[in-house]
Formats: sequence, structure tokens, C-alpha cells
Amino acid sequence: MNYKELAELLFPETTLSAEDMEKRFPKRELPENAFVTRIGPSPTGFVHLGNLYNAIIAERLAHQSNGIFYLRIEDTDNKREVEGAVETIISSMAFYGVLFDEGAVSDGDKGNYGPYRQRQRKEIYHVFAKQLTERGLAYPCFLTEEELSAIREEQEKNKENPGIYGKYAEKSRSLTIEQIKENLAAGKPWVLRYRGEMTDEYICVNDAIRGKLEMPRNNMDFVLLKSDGIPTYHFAHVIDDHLMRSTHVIRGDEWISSLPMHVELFNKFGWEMPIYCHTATLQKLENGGKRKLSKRKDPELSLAFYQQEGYYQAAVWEFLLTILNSNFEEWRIANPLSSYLDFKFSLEKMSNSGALVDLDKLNNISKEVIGRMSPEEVYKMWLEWCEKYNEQYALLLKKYPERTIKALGVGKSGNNPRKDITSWKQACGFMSFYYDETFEIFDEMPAEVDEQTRKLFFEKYIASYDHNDDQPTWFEKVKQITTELGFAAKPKDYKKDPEQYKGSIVHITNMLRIALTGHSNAPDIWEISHVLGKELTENRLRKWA
RNA sequence: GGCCCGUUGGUCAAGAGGUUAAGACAUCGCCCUUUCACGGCGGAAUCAUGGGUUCAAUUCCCGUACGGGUCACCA
Repeated sequence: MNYKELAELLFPETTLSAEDMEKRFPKRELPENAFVTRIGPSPTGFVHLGNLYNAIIAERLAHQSNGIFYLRIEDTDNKREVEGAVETIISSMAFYGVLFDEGAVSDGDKGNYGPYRQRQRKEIYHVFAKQLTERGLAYPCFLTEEELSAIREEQEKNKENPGIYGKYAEKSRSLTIEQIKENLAAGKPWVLRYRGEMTDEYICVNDAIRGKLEMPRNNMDFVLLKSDGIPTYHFAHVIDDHLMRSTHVIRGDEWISSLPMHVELFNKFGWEMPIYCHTATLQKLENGGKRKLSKRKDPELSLAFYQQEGYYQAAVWEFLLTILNSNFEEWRIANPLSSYLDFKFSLEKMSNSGALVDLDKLNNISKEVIGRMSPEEVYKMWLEWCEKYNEQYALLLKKYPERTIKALGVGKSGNNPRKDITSWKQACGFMSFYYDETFEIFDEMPAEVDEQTRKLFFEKYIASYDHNDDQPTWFEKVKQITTELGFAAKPKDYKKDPEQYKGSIVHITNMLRIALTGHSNAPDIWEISHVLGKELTENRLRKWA
């Protein structure tokens, strides 16, 4: 077989050479230890937590080292592509502050190593496909779907490994150039297959997360180009990451098993391999066991879930960082005021077993993160979320900016600031009593206080209420009324001797809380009154007098 | 089934050939307290399993079990 002739026959329009490609995409000029990383999502319209997880690793590694982080759209499967998916990816990443130095942008490309959409790189792949064909390392295969499934069935029956290799490759491999010409002339679809070698050699790859990975060398005649001339992931990955000069390939561990194919190609092209970083898959607890998060069953897999629930972006970042780097939490405790971007992310500290997505943990981190923010910042981010997901609340926040900011500062003055907001969605519920528009009575007035006493209490309270009183003065007055009504001013006294009192101050203040907030559990009454203002406070009290 | 990866409390995990096996979340109890939250103190809870190497193994080696991944003209 004249391979040169075959290559011409298969790729008549491909005139450029591999050298031309090397010239077109020269080595990057970057500092010595700079990382060049990327994410390569396929545009299915679904962006999940794992995408962000891997993106954070890649982004951190690149930007910590003054390297390059780029976005490559892996759209080689046109069946899966969804319109607008590229924009979704870019905007989801931007939402979390993951910004690309180069790569696909909504209306084209940015950077010198493009195009960054694989479908647009067809000619580039063909250069290398042609080269492999010329070298006798690739050949056209005309096997039909029926023939392929017949082979698979036979292999299953014989308990052999499935795939095209060894004797199963014979039919296609032994085609003469005339037969190939005939097939082409007849318009039969074909794929380009790699010519694998039957071997019992092993390959060894040093993974930056996993350490040594050993596995059998590839012996499959795997597909390089599909019948539409578009490459498979394997072929595209090797060529793109070489030409785009990635130094590190960060991807999920589901790719480990196809590593032999990739190694094979890198070796045959004589290219230096990037450093592989195979990340663990996020998992979920179910029936006492771990399992991979699934798109259909687990809403928390979708990045959109966190936006809808109103989780603050920084909280999601910090949550992922705690899963990613075991020393992040420690660092955070030591550096409570630093930005998470100041944390030095390292590959060495990465766990290689699958982590469970633990919403409890996220909630806790979220409380901490929001707790650290100023009321003004919280207001701004909360409002931003409301404008997208809760319009009515957005109007409310815009109507009462000052009151809201003041309310967000309640309980924040001391050394141990309150941490009661876990998400913007939850904040809408938690804060609702600050606005008459959303104020509602949820809890019952304490049963220990009869109606008459209750009325009397509110009358006395209103009569003595002076909005200008400071906290201690105000509380003294409350205590005084409490005593006058025959209630214990100290809860302990009541506990000791319940017979002697009608109740305790707890019941009294509970009434105030319910009147003002609708809940028996609420932040400080005096502070709340001063957020609401004199008028609102008195209005809410009068209803009970 | 073949190949590969993994397994330290409920969860995330640190860890080294000899440790009382860190820490965080969750949970429970106590304290603080006008409720809640915050905070403080404390409790319960872990090295999958069998064998080997060794004076000594949770740590190193081999097997087993369990979990996961992958075996496409999907990525």
C-alpha cells in the first residue's frame, strides 16, 4: 500500500503541513513556571458544579503563576449541541468570577491560538490526520453500524474485549487502494482509524494528583475522525492541547481510562505530554453509599441551582476550595479577612477520592462569608439576586435601602456578630418582618399570659415607651413593667419558684418580639425597634393594646 | 467480564513505621443569655478485611470485599 497516495486520496484539500501548524502556533513566551490551563466544556447547555470545580483549579493554577487560562469549546458532537450554550458557559463562569485570558467569546475568539471551537478547527486536525495516514498509522474504515454490532456480539459471546483491534480490524486494514477508491466513489461513509499495535507493553503516566498511573498500552484501532470529518475527543484533545501549548490538563477522572489512547498519539507525534491532573468526581450520599452525582436526580449538580437558591458566589467558591485543598479551612481561620484569591492553591494538597456535596457545609460557609461582609455589601449582592429571582423583594429593597442596610447591621456591633444569612433566598424570609408589605404574625402569643394581662402589658409598654431611650434605659422599663404585672424580672427566679409569679420576663419579651417581628425568635428587640423607627414600632404595638 | 481508580468518625479530612489518630461541618450536653443566633466549654463517633514484612503496621507489600470510572463515529 502506498500510504502517500492514500493520504492524498483521503485529504486532497489538505495542503498545509505539521510544520506550518507549529509555526502558526508557536511556543508561548511565558515565565518559567507559568501554567497554561484550560477548560473544555461541551456546549450541552448544562453547566454543572463539576465544571466550576475543574475551572477553579485551572484558573487558580494559571493565574497564580502568571500563566494563561483559556476556554475551548469542545463541540465535536453536533448531536449534543444546544443553541446559546456557549453564552451560558461564559456567563456562568463570569458569574463566579472565572475569567478567561483567551478562548471562545460569544461572537468569536480572543487570542492567537484559535479558533477555540473545535468544529472550526477541522482543517487543523486534517493536517495531522493526513500525516498519520502518510506514515501508515491511520487508515479509512468503512464498517457499517450493522457490521460493528455484529463484531460486538461475537466478542461478547467469546467473552473478549469489545472494540476494533487485532483480527477484528483485519477487514478494514486489508482493503486495497483500489477497493478504497471504489468505496469512496460509491460515497460510502468512512471513519479514520488509528492503527493500533497488539502489544503487552505498559505505559506509565505521572499524574499530578494521582501519582503514578500504570496501564496497558493502547492496542485499539480507535476512531480519529468521524464520518463527518470531525475528530473524536481523543484526537482533538491531543492536537489542541499541543498546539495551544497547555502545560497542564485538568479533567475529571472518567478520562483516566482513555489515557492510553492519548499517550499513544503524543508519542507518535513526538510531542511532549502535558501534565495530567485527573480530578475526583463529586458524589452524593444515597442509601448509605456514595454515588456519582447525576444530572437528572440531583438539582444541586447544576450550577443554576446555586444561583436560584441564592448562594453567594464567594460562598460557593470557598465551599469548593475546602473540598479541593485540605488546607484551605485552616488558612481561612488564620486569615479571616483575606480574599479567597489570596489562598495559595496547590495540586499537592488535592484529594483524590470523590467528595460528597454537603449542603450543610455550604450553608455554614455561606453564613461565615456573608457574616464577614459589611451591611452595604450584603445589601448590594442581595438586591442583585432579587432583581433576577424575586422582583417583588427587589422593589422592597429599593424602596427601603436605608432601613434594610440598618437591619442588616443588627447584631453586628459586638465581637461576635450574628451570622444568620445563608442565602439570599433565605434572607428574603428571615428579613421579611422589617417591611409592612411582608410582615406577618407566625407565632402564637405565649399561653402563659392571659388576654387581659397581655392587653394591660401593651398599654403600659406603649405609655412608657420613649423611642429615644438607650438600650439599658429601655430594658429597665421593661423589667419594671414585668414586675408590676407580677412576673419575674429574672427567668431564674421564676424557674426556682414558679408558684410565686404569673410568669417570667421571657413571656413578656416574647410578646414584644411577636408583636414586632411575628416570631418568638428574633434579634434584639430594642435594635429592631430602632430599625423600624418610631412610627412603625408603635403601630405594631398598638394592635395588641 | 477486561482494564483502571479509590476506601481514616454521619460528612470533608490531617497524619506518620512507634501519636492520647489533628481540625472543620453536622449531632448531643453544659455555660452565656430577655428569645433566637453568635460565642465558650465538653461528649459521642473513624483507620474496610485477611495474610505477610517488622521488635512494632492504620501507615509498606500481596490477596479479598465494597464503592466508583471506563470499555462509542459522546464528551
